[in-house]
Amino acid sequence: MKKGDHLFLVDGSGYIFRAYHALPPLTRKSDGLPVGAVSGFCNMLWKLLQDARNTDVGVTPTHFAVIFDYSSKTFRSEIFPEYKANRSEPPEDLVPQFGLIREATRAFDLPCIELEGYEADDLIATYARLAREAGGDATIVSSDKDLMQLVGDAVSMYDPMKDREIRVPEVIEKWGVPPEKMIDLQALTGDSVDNVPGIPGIGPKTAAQLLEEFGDLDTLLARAGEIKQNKRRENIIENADKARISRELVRLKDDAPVVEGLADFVLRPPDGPKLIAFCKAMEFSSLTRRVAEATGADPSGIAATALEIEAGAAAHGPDVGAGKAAAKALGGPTRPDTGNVYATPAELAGKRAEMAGAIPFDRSGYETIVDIKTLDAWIAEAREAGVVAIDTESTSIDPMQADLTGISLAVAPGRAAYLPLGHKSRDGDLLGGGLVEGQVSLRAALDALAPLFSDPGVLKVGQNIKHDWLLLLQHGVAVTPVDDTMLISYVLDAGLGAQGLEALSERWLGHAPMPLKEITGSGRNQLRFETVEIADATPYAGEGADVALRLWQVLKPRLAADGLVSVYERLERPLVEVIGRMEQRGIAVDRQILSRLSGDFSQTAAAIEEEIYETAGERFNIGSPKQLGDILFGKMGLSGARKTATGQWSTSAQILEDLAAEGHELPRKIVDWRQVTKLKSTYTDALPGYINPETKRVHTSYALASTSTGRLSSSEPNLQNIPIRTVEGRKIRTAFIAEPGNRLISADYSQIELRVLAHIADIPQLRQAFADGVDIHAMTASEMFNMPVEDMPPDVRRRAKAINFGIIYGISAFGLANQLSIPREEASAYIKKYFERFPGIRDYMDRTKEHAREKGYVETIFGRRAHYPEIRSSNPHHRAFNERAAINAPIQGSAADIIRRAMVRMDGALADAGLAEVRMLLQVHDELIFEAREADVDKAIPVIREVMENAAMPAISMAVPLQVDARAADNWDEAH
DNA sequence: GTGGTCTCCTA
DNA sequence: GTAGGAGACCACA
Repeated sequence: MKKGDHLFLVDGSGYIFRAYHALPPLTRKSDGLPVGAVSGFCNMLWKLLQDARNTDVGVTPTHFAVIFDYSSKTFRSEIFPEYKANRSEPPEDLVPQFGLIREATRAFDLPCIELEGYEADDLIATYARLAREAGGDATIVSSDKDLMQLVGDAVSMYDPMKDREIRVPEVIEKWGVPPEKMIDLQALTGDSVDNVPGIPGIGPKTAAQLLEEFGDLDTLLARAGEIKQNKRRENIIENADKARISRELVRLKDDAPVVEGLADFVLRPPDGPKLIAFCKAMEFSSLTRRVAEATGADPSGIAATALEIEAGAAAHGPDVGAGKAAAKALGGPTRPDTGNVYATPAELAGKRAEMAGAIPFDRSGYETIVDIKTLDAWIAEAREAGVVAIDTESTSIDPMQADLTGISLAVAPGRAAYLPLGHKSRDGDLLGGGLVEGQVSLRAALDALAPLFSDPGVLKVGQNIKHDWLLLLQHGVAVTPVDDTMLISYVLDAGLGAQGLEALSERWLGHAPMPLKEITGSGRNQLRFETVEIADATPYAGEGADVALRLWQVLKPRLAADGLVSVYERLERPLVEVIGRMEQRGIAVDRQILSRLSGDFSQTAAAIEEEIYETAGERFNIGSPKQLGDILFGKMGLSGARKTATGQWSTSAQILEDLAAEGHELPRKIVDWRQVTKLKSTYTDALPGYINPETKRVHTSYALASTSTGRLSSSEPNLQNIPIRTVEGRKIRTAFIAEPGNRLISADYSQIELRVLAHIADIPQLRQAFADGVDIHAMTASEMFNMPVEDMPPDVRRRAKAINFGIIYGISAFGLANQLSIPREEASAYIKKYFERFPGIRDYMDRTKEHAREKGYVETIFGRRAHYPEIRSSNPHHRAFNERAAINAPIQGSAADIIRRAMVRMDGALADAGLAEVRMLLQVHDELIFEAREADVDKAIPVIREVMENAAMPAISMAVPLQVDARAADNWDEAH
């Protein structure tokens, strides 16, 4: 760049928001894709370029670039954690447009500039400085006051929406101060949008007046005592520090370490066909025509660009690089030479599914990486591709106590490699022999891979990536950003089949991957993976990564095609790391307490056993329902027997309780025996086996994609079913403890599902009751039985409570009758009465069933889908079951989504509050368990409550408040 | 050893 | 009536 050259810097991010709000909404005709901001942006750019090129009035750009924010995390958050903290999430229909606007920029053949850790404004400041220093001029296309500090002799601004130039006089006219004082002015006034504090009570007018009087901020703060107005003087003295911090927040950094130089910004003549291809994809007909006229290109021969619209959502998160890379790897618009002809996400997704099986699988084609040089070559290839599928092999299923055996990588279909790291010879002692020759050392390999695995510009794809994430974290390697084919499939197809690698591969690739058993064998002689020959391991491991990569290529575009990008981006992808950290933390369990309880239960059980044998007159296996049934209903001939599905006598607790109520001794004893033996075997005896020998804590595993509704599930051990209902059972909970000097905090949503129901079905009485904080079951009883809420008899309330729960479960007379032990006719009458009082509930149920029948799925308030393909079954039982599940899913699922949202935000909120050491450990559907230092507890509880109670916002503004009860104690029993 | 059944623990 | 996981037993391989 030289004297006389002129650089145009377009504030892309600023324009997006402005265009979105200022212009009428616009959607693409063929599929409803929101494109209003994209359209505004394209028209603005086009006009800008045309005006500049065609007129001799004004300035003509020689250099041109469009600048974007990378993400909201910048150095400013470090100076002031609350910076932009109150900024709400962008509107749902704007999110996909972020990526599209970047694509638009590229279609215009203009540089698309962004940089991690910097806002667009900083990059603009940097390039404006560079232009100035080179002797040229710069025009900033924006009207943002934050940029006005840059205006000067060589730098001006241009507001494209008002067609107005902003130079020094305009700044003075608008703000009362010259550009160089804008920083001080903003430091005083603050900015509520960005959460820059400033000084309370000082607006632009006062600030300008003060700066006029004192010259600059430092002088003002130093001589604040001279200010006459009492309130103002006190405010300034008191908040001087805030003003200083604010100054650092608003001061733009003009020395950002930018990659592209001004030479990269030289403006080229328009590439008509490229731009027309994009306009066609967006279905911008008039712009297509204008571009064609101006460039002389013939639009009829130009195919629409293929667009990876899901990259748009990614581009909004902390992983813009990955979004771009993803588009590249998918053969998207960053490689326009690959002959794209698919205009809509749906078309692209369809094409991908078609192509999935096109490249045959060749297990013998996978490479084994045996030296660092080869590994480096694969790493380079992964960087070039921008996306790499990974799969880890290890010595244990449990990532918390597994050693790495190997890692496989895939960068393109069929292009995969296996890096063996911990393979051992089979001979030697029981523990196996030493490491097999010809393996890269673990340390060297991880050192080489770590930068790739944490490169924000390279997306790491995996099937159930939380497992690999955690395993690698245990080996000191961070993996980010990630995509998970299992979770993508779950968002798309929950309820339509399994999300395992095998199932997905067969469903989408028509290929059955090699079963593990094929190389390890099975049974007594089964090999541990680390003793498998490397030559045998490579085809298996390489295939794992290859399959994951191909699945990703097929499934990812479907998110955009089905409108499920935000479900994945907000409720699934961020949870991988959140849950991974929870699993890694684990929870302390007191072995002694469990051991003592086990002894107690053991004695109780033995005593009851003897009594049972005596009463029964013989010894038998009490734990065998078959033998027990024979004793009770055969030998003793008790009445009231019922059969199970397979024709056996039922010995369920319900039956035994009924018999006990008739005065029979034995059934009571069986129930008691079952209780203690259950507690002993499932809890006191099993839990100690899960205590990790290294961490001395229990690390459960949460499945993110195993339920049809969006709930998590917990296993090995299941910490979501720790007893609470009985006195004896609760004792188990006292064994879950905080470390010394710490406490457990339990925070649980009160009646979240009924609140969700009140919101979804919009029931006035329920809304009122929750707003007033009255007893919801008593209120229901009052409505149904025409009794005052005050002094509601417990039994009447109990019935209402059962009905409320029944509603959530998709009520049936049969079920309610069972629950309340009343005749089915009576239950039917209750339900009828309930629907009379709450007709909105019946409407909701009918509506939901109808929706499920029509579309095959139902949705939560956040758009998560649960599929019920069998709701049209001709089997009435089957059908009714699916209907109840479909009625329940939006309620249970919305509640699950809410707590997911809370969990995604929790760690950040705690860190922002200076509570980074408060650790979220467990989730039990409507409850979160934390561990915190005693000193942090009182500060943590309000933060936790705040995050949980506001978790639905801003996506959904609930019609009823969410209420969270939280408490801290030394153990889980007392905390709950 | 594996898988189905029954039972019971949670929200 | 919804959603889960797990232990014990038992028949089958």
